Amino acid sequence: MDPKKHVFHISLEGTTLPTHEALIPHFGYCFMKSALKFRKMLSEELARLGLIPPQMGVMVILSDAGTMNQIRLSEELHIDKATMVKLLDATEESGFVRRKADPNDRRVKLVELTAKGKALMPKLKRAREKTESEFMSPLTKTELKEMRRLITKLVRA
Amino acid sequence: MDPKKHVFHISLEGTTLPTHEALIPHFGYCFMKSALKFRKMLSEELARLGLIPPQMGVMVILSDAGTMNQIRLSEELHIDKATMVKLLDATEESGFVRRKADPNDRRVKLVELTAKGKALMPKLKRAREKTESEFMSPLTKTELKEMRRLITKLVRA
DNA sequence: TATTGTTATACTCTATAACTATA
DNA sequence: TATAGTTATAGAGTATAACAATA
Repeated sequence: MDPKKHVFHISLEGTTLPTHEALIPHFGYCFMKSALKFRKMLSEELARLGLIPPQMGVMVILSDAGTMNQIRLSEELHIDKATMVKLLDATEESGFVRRKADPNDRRVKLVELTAKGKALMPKLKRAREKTESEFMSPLTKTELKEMRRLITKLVRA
Repeated sequence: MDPKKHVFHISLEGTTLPTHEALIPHFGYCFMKSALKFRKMLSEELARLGLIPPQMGVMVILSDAGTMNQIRLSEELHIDKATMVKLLDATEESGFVRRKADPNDRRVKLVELTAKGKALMPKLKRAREKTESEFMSPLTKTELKEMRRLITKLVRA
């Protein structure tokens, strides 16, 4: 029996709600619930700047790399290439990035930040930092540092 | 302009993949990526027992509460009542829970674990603990305890 | 033949609203 | 009128495959 026949991803979106006591020891549930809460908070911040979280991901990578083709961009962010096309369409339409031809390979389009995109980067950083510190506000400064360290360790592993 | 016109939730599912260096300082990205990795690992464990994560949530709460109506169950898990219907249909079909009439209010259906459902609980617990320890394996014992404590603190806030 | 970027499509999942039967 | 549970449906998002252009 496929357990997914009737049922599906449960969103937990909108999640500032209390957690049932019996689920508090469930690390994964609490972890996911917290992560979704963070994403919701960040989405709300970014919406004011006219974009959604994965668009920020693209821009951060371009800001680091300068220029990148769509396939590599998809790989870096683990987004499939068809979704990346739509993501870039939207981001280009907003004027934050542009596609240009690769002189060495006419199949390839190189993506880069526009001046408007570059100008947005500091605002993106502030939006993210604001969200992070709001989200982490129940923790002490030491705990916050420790949390960052542990997450980094997990994600690097 | 609605930034969601073209683009959508990006899944990051399947995420044992490396993280771009520029995104490592992005706490939320790493947090979400880790959480999705955990969910994927748990889903794979639970699939062998014939269920998906939110079904485990229902069963854990019923195991704690004994009996609960569908509306309260939806509230506890922050799943809307229509989705809960389908979730319970699947879980009942698998024989882990049953619905019975509430003698005091003929609109209400009380949900409870069956004997088969009760018998599954220890296996669910083992599946979860196995996933947790695998997921946390890059951390030391002390770090693991600290991680649990910090997540609990965040989710309780 | 293989790859880049694009489009089309089918499928999964969610959210809303409407419905029924009770209260 | 309001609530519990159900059903129907439209919309949001994802994954696949097929396609044109180029290598």
